[in-house]
Amino acid sequence: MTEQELLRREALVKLRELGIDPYPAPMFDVTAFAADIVANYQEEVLEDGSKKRLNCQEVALAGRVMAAREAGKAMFLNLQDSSGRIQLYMRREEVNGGDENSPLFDTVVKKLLDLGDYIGIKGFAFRTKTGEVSVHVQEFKFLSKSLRPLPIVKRDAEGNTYDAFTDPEQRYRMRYVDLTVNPEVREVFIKRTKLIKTIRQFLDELGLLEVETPILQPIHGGASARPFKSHHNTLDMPLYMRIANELYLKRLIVGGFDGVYELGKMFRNEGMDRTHNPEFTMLEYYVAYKDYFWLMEQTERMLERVARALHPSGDSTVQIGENSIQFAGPYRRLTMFDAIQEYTGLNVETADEAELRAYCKKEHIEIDASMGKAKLIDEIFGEKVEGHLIQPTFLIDYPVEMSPLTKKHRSKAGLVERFELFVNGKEVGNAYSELNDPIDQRERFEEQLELAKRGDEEAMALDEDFLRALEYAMPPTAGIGFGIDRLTMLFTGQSSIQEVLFFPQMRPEVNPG
RNA sequence: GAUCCCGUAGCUCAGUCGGUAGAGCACUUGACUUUUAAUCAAGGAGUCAUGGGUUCGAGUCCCAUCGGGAUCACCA
Repeated sequence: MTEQELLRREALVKLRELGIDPYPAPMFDVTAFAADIVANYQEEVLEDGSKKRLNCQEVALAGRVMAAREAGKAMFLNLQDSSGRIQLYMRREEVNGGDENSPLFDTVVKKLLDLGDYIGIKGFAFRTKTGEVSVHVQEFKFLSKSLRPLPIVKRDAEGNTYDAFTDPEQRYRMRYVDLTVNPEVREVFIKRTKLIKTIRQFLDELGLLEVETPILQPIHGGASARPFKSHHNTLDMPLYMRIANELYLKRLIVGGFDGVYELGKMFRNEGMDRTHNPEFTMLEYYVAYKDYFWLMEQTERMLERVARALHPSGDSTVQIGENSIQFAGPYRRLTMFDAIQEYTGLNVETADEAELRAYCKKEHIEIDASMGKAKLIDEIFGEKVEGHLIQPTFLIDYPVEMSPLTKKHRSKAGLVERFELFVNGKEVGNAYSELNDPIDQRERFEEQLELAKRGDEEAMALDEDFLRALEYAMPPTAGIGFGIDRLTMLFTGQSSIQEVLFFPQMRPEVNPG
């Protein structure tokens, strides 16, 4: 244990010797919050120049002590609660209750109270000589003693920060410390919650039913990715953590719900980087009798609403680096072929596989022999186009080979009715008119099985029960999925997924402590 | 999985050519009854990520391992 930790444990013992419980059981009745007092405190200046305090004259606050400035027989503390910080003012004679020999001020407050301790106080608001709204403490009690020193982050009047707690490893491993000392981190997560709430409200208003589907699945379907594998002991069978919930949600459409959505975690056993965490949050929703054009309109409405909900002034634009992104629709609609034509001059519709291979070689795009034309087009798009799509853009009409669950295009042979939404050069959503022809769907699954045989670990497994469901008939349906973490990154200006997950996946610590 | 960078006090960081480990904040002791990055005086605090190696001598050079970050690959 460090010197500072030992001192805090000694303080714990001394508090108990003085009859003070550092971890009391009774609830503390909080009646006020720091930010509200700072914002609402009022006083008036009387004719004789003295001040009359008008409100906040009996307040009880609870929070963490984040700074302490001793000034002889007085003391200033900064108390931080969930709303923010407020200064506390304590005086020796009051804390001691008029008893000259009381240890309360000189020992308990000045020596045994440490930064990071939770305390509860009662007192009245006032404004100090220097103009800061503060609380004059009349009573205080320990609520919980902190045994470890917090990183001390200081800010001066100009807003400069000193000794910020910045080490990403420590911030992610000890998010509780990060949240305590870095208020801007709190704000990101509050925005995340607001984003999810706004989306949920939007979907509820559309009349969709929020549902839950299995996370442990006997067959992992609905996406191309490697799953986490587990095992059920009683059933003695393998179970997979879901990589998608698409096939279950469509079964519910078969069952007669007109619209369903699920917000939940997906799990993919793949690489991790600044945009991938092994578990991540997806929104998927499916609506009967609609198509992908309808989904484009809903997406424009939903994201505009989210942008306005998160923006301090209710604006629909979001500033990301140098780009001001406009979330009010309509968004640009661009076919995948037109997009490639526009950014490369290449006509992928007329080009044959050999020409595409030659282009990739010329442009140093990594490809391998197993890639067919559709995959080559996807690679070219990823390398040459994706990064240019800054303003929200619907990229529409994909080659059928890449989309085994998507309905064939109503008029364009070889394509499917699918779009992906790109914002700030990254994909944030994927949608299509769902394939509901059970015979076509079986053929698509069989093509996936061929890919699996050729060694594609991410090829989709054939799901007989899902096919049976489609054979009972699924109405024409439109479905869409959004990566909630990535949307959050977009709307909070974060470039790392770890900044929008409270507890991003980390390798285990060797010696925690 | 590959490459590069990083790991020194509770926090943020210096540490020269290889020669006894440094600063600010935090902490301890003292002064101060309206301070606010409080101030002033004095003091304590380190397995230099871990393990090897080179060397008379390693925080510093070399190798390996662990952890983190960035870039790439795969994906959302």
